[in-house]
Amino acid sequence: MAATSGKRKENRSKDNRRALILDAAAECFSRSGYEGTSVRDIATAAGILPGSMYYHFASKEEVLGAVHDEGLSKVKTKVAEAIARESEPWARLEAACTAHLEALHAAKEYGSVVATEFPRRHSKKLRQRMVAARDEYENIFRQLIDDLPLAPDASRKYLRLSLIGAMAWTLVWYKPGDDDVREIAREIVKLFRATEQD
Amino acid sequence: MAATSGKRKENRSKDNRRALILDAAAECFSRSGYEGTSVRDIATAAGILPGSMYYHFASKEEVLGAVHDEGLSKVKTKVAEAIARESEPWARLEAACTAHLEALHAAKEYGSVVATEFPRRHSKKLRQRMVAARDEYENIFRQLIDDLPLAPDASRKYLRLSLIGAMAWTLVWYKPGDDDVREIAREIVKLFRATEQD
DNA sequence: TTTTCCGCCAAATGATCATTTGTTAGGCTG
DNA sequence: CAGCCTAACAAATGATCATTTGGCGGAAAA
Repeated sequence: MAATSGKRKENRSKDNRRALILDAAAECFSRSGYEGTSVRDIATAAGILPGSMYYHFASKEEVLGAVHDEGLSKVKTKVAEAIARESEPWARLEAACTAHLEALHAAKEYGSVVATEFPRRHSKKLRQRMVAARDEYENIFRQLIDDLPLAPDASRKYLRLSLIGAMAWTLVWYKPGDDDVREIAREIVKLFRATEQD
Repeated sequence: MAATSGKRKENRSKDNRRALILDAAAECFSRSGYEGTSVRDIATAAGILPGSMYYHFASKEEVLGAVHDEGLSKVKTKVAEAIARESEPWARLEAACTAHLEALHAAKEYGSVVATEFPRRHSKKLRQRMVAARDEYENIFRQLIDDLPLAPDASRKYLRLSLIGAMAWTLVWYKPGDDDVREIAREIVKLFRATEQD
């Protein structure tokens, strides 16, 4: 209690403000996309005025970059925690998929922004930033898939890309209450698991 | 030459104009998304003035609806032709995937618009139209997958959704010249083929 | 030739956009 | 208490947006 130093208080306030705006932006981008979201929308959702946003971020594009980075960072943490609880390769992959899907569909998370904003459609600068962040995240799956005992002619590259694509596509068809996210992960992994070594 | 009747000329002119605008819109939507595309962009690409578009379409939203319908119709034709040339179930599925991917990546086609415009983000009216058209298209894959000899516990529903998702996701990572579209189709189908009945 | 109508253009409308600027209230530091 | 800096406000700027309106040329129809 007495340990509430000025510095900590200051940091907390600063981070809170930034995180608040980021949360609001993630929700807007997730619902309407980047181009379909106005700075006004974000500001309103964050409870501030449009102009105030430019104190915290240099531009609208910078906000998306921050949401994208933060989103991947959060999912990465969740996935890392999930796979740490498992040891068998296929169980680890399934745990990763469950965490990945949960992050993708949680309203307050940023996962859907990452999955629905196509790097192609943004400026070169932002595009490079997005691709680099995604690449780093996908390394988790690269590693998980490398550890799988697969048939010799199975393509690990296409397995990874197909798996991630199949999960991203759940954003198109999944309706909450329809199926459980965990079951979807289980079923999808089961499909690919068939490529297991005999 | 003498057979150029007035009626044919008229029809051709009308269809040409409409198709011209639709082609231009598809290219714009594909590159920048619906919200990222202005009516000016479409008009410029079509070689007309913005206002002139409203003679052919009631609104920008109507243009997207038309591109979406036309796109699915074109892909449907291509896929139907492709599977007609094969008889073995897995070969038919692979042929369908190849045609689907070719349409998705051909610059002049509308496939990528269908794959990147999320129904969630559009008005209820347009959303219903999009979902209905997609559902009808996916029936092709529903049928193809029903015909596969799969292990008893394999989920045909998730197989279809994962397959379509994996293909849609190629838009994110595929670079022309990198891999051949036919090889991608072959590899993806091979992954799922492992679920074949023993 | 005269009339009709189709396809398009030119111009403008009002709304909304991202961003900039100048200012002010309030807490922290010295 | 004096000065400063943070974080927000209010307002305006110029660009761009989707859409509307009114008219015009030229081909087809009468």
